[in-house]
Amino acid sequence: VSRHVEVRVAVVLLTIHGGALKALLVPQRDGSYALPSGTLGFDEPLSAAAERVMQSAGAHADYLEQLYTFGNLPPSSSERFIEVSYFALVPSAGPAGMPADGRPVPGGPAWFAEGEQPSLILDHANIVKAARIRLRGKLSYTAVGFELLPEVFTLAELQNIYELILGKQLDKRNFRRKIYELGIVEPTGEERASFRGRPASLYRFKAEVFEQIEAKRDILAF
Amino acid sequence: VSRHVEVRVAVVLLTIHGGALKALLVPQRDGSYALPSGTLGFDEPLSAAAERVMQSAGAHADYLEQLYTFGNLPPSSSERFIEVSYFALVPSAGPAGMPADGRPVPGGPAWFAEGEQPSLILDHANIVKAARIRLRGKLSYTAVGFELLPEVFTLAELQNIYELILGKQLDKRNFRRKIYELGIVEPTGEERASFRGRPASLYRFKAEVFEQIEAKRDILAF
DNA sequence: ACAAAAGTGTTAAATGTACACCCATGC
DNA sequence: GCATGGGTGTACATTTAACACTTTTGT
Repeated sequence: VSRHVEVRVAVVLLTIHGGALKALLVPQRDGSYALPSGTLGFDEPLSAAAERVMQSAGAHADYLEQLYTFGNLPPSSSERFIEVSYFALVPSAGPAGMPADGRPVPGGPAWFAEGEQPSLILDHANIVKAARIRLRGKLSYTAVGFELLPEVFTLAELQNIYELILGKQLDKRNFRRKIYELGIVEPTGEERASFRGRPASLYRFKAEVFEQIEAKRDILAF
Repeated sequence: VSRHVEVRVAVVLLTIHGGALKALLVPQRDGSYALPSGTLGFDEPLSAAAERVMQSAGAHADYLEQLYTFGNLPPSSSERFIEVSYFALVPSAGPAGMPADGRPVPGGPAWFAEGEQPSLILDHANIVKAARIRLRGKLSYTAVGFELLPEVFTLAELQNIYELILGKQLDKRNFRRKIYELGIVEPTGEERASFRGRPASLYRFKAEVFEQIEAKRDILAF
C-alpha cells in the first residue's frame, strides 16, 4: 500500500439542455456514475489536467474555473487521494440542439439534470451540487450566463438561462431593460424564426464592454 | 527523485492590528518568509492539516475556509507539489491589543501589513493576495467582518474593520442604521472608555439572527 | 382570423446616499 | 471649558418591482 496521497482532478461540465441545467457523467463498470476525472500527472499543471479530463470525456468548454478541493478520508481504504474539482460551462446549441460535443455514445458519457441524476461515486454528488451553487452565485456579478449560450442568441434564450439557474421567473421588460442599459449585447441584425410566433432578433455578447464594468458587483442581479 | 505529487497545505491568517489588515508569516532559513504550511498527512483530512499548520505557527482562528489550490510547476525542480490554501480570521484583541496569540517570539512568526510584506516563497504572495480579495468579497454578504473582532466590541471598531477592508470611508449614521435594522448585534449594556471622549457602548454579535437572514445577498453591502 | 412568441413604458415602493449637530467624558 | 470621539434624523436620488398591451409571424 502506498503511503502517498494521490492527487486527482474532476470536472463538472454543465450545460443547458431541454430546459434544464445538466451535468456530464461517465458510467462506471459497476453501474454507478462518476464525474470525468483522472490522476494529476507529475509534470502537469492542474488546469491542464482538467482540460485533459474533459477531452477524455469527449467534451470541450471555453469556461473553466477551479471549484473546490475535496479531501475526505474514504470510509475504509488503503488508498488516499484528494480531488481538485473544476467547473466548466458548455454552450448549448440553440433551442432544440444538443450541447456542443453531445452526440451521446451509447454506454458513454451522458448529460443528467438534477432530478434524474444516478448515484455517483465518492464525493461526486456533492461536487455537482457545489458547482450548481457556484454557478448561481456567480450569475449576478459576472457574465457566466453567456458561457452557456452559443455565439448568437435571442434575449428570450438568455432570460431562460437566468430563470433556470436562479429557479424563479423574471419580468421580461425589467430583464431586457437591464441588458440593454449595460450595453453588453449587440444585435447581429439577423432574426430567427421561432417554432411559432414572431421571429426573435439575434444578439451577440460584447465581452469588451463587460470587462470594463466587471468591477462593480451585482451588475446582473435579478 | 519521487514521481509523486506531494500535497501541501498553507494557511493565510489575517487579523486587524494597528489599523491594518495583517497576515501571519513565518521566517525561513534563507531570510525570506512563507505562510504557515506543511505536508498533508496520509490519514489526515485537509481541514485538520490546516488546523495543525496554524497551531504549529502558534496561532488559532475560529473562522477557517478553503481558499484555492495552487498547482504551478516550479520553474526547475525534481519535486512536484500542489498547495491547498486556506484562509483564517483571527479576532483582534481590541483597540490597542495584540491579535489573539500574537505575543511574537523574536525570529518567529510575525504579522505583516500589505505594504510591509517581505518577499515570500513560491506562490505565497499570490495566496495572500487571493485571501485579501476573498475577504473583501465576502464582507458584504456574510458576517465574516465579525470574525475579526473580539466577542465584545464597539460599533466604531466594527465600522473601522469595514473601512479598512473595503478601503473606503463609510458614513457613520448609515452604517449604524444598517447594523441596527439587521438586528445582528445586541448591546451588552456595558460601556468602554475611549482614549478620550465619550465612552462607547459595547455590543455582541448575534449569530442566530445572522443565520436566519444569510440567504439574502448583500446584507451588509456598503 | 387566431394562436403564439416578441417586443415595448410608466408608476410606486424600497433602498441607498448625503449631510450637521448635540452628548458625555478626561484633562 | 475645550478637545475628543460617541451618538442621532431627515431629505433627495437611485434602484428595483410590479404591471398590460401591441406587433409580427405561421397556419
